[in-house]
Amino acid sequence: MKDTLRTLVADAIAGATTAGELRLETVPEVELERPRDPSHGDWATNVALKTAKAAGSSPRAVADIIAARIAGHPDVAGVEVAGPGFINLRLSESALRRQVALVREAADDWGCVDLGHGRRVQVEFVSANPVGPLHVGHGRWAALGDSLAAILAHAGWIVEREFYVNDAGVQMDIFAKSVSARYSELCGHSATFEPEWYQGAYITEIAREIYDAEGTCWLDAAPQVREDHFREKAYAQVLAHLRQVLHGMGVDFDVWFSERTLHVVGGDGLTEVQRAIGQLSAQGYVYELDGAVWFRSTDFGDDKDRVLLKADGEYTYFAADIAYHKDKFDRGFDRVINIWGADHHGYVPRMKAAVAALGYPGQLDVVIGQLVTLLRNGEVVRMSKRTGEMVTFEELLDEVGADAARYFFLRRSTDQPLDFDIGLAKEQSSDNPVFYVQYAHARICSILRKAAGLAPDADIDAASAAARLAPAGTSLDALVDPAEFALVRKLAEFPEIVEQAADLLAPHKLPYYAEELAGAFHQFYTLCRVVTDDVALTAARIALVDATRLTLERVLALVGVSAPERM
RNA sequence: GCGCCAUUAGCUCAGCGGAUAGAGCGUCCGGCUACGAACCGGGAGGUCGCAGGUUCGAAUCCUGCAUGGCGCACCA
Repeated sequence: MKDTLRTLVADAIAGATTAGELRLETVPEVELERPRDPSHGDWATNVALKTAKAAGSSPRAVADIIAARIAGHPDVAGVEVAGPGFINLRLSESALRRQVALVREAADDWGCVDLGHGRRVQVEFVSANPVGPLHVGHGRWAALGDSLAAILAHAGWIVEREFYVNDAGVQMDIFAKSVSARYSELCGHSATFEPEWYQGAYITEIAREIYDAEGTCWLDAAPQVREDHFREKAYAQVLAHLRQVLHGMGVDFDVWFSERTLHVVGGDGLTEVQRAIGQLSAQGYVYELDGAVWFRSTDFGDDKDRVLLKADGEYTYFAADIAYHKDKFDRGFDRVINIWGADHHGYVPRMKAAVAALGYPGQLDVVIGQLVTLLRNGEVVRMSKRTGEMVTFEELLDEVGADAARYFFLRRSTDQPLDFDIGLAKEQSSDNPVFYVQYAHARICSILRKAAGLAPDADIDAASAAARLAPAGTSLDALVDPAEFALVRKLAEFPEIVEQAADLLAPHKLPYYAEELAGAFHQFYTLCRVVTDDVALTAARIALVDATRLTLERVLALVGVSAPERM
């Protein structure tokens, strides 16, 4: 609809230019926007303001000329020049009614836009160290990444979700030592426990699982053998647990990428890390200084150069991360999106520098999510794996439920810090906005049950019931009420919302839209009865209600929240 | 010291170059003898942190300042 109008305005300008009414060298880009004030119509354009100077005329005069050529089009009920020279367009009732049919025709594809043109994008998120439970912040990244992936898929991208498993590095060894020490204690032996080791109760739980399954047989094993065993056992348990918790909130990854594989020697005698550094080196971005090997990231806008290979012969985490990103692009992604917490934002310039040096400038986006502060009854809860004084994401999920948790996380813009008060989230669960939206969906299902003559508690296949009650081609001429058209207008916004959310990598647009849509529906519901003796009106309203149901279902799917038939 | 993010109604936040700045919560008033009141309608409530600048037009862009959060490793 927006494109139709854009063309309409552009044609009007072209026509006026040809007829000599306007003197313009080129036809400008027509920007259409939705006026804040609905009394200004459905759409407004500022082309006249933009082109008045070039046309050597006043904005209002230009606007008058363009407006005169638009008036009379069947999709346009009104066109007026307002303010300093805006052209306001009002859609005709027939154009609005047609929108209802378009929604139902599109069904699950409703709201799809084509920003991606079938290109491949990878979204990497959560990527928590596999040495303990997820904390609440991870929940935010999980909700964010999964929704962003869904949005991009709806916007024409081919999407993969990936979890980068940091299973190499010293934190794994500390993890192993921690579990091993707790194991000794379970066997009745005393064990030294260094303060920097992981002290959470979950460490003991992992040790207990090993103890229960394998007994005391590891007490006398050689230290290195024993540590290796505990590391791998504990790692496998944590990873399985991460998978399970994330799956429990509806987040499933296509790829779990192990950092270790980057350090495996290949057929050419080199690891992926070495090959990546080799490539940078061949391009002249690598040098030696003070016994270390450096990447000249300052060539790509970083503040300072960064070490790849330390003087002690170990590769830095950054070196592995470069290899990892090279691997991503080697897998053929046109674009890579990483979701990181704000505590890692200082890492962005060097990573972008590396990706640019590898030959993929501008193809990496990093979404920085501001941190989550966990509160309990107004008191800040410190979160630390080391001290173990934490509320895990799993506990939060159990307390507030996956729907509320995801919605709560997503509703705030990513660059806004989030205070998550556990007590509040639980107390408010009944007037959490997620219920307002879900309630609209449940109400629609209830209407369809009523219209289909089913009992209030009967199960219903809403889509097929609606298709039976108001088949495609049902006349919508009975729709005349302002509340009906207000709802239609809100429905029509959906593709624009998807486009914005995908373009700005801003999933929070969706919950806000969902609430507006639910609001428009609740108003309609209050003013217009759907199931009446008037057969034509009932059918038309069923069609409208069904289009609303479809749209709510789509939005909620993109948010990752269920659309219940009853609640 | 340098950098990133924020600062909008009593509270929590949308809006990010357009026309009289919005929503939810809270508060005050009102609405169920028909499809779910987990709903709807109305009122009160704001120098968009401060000061300059850019332009037809600024909460939105630029500069400086203030306040708060997060960073600034040959850690991962």
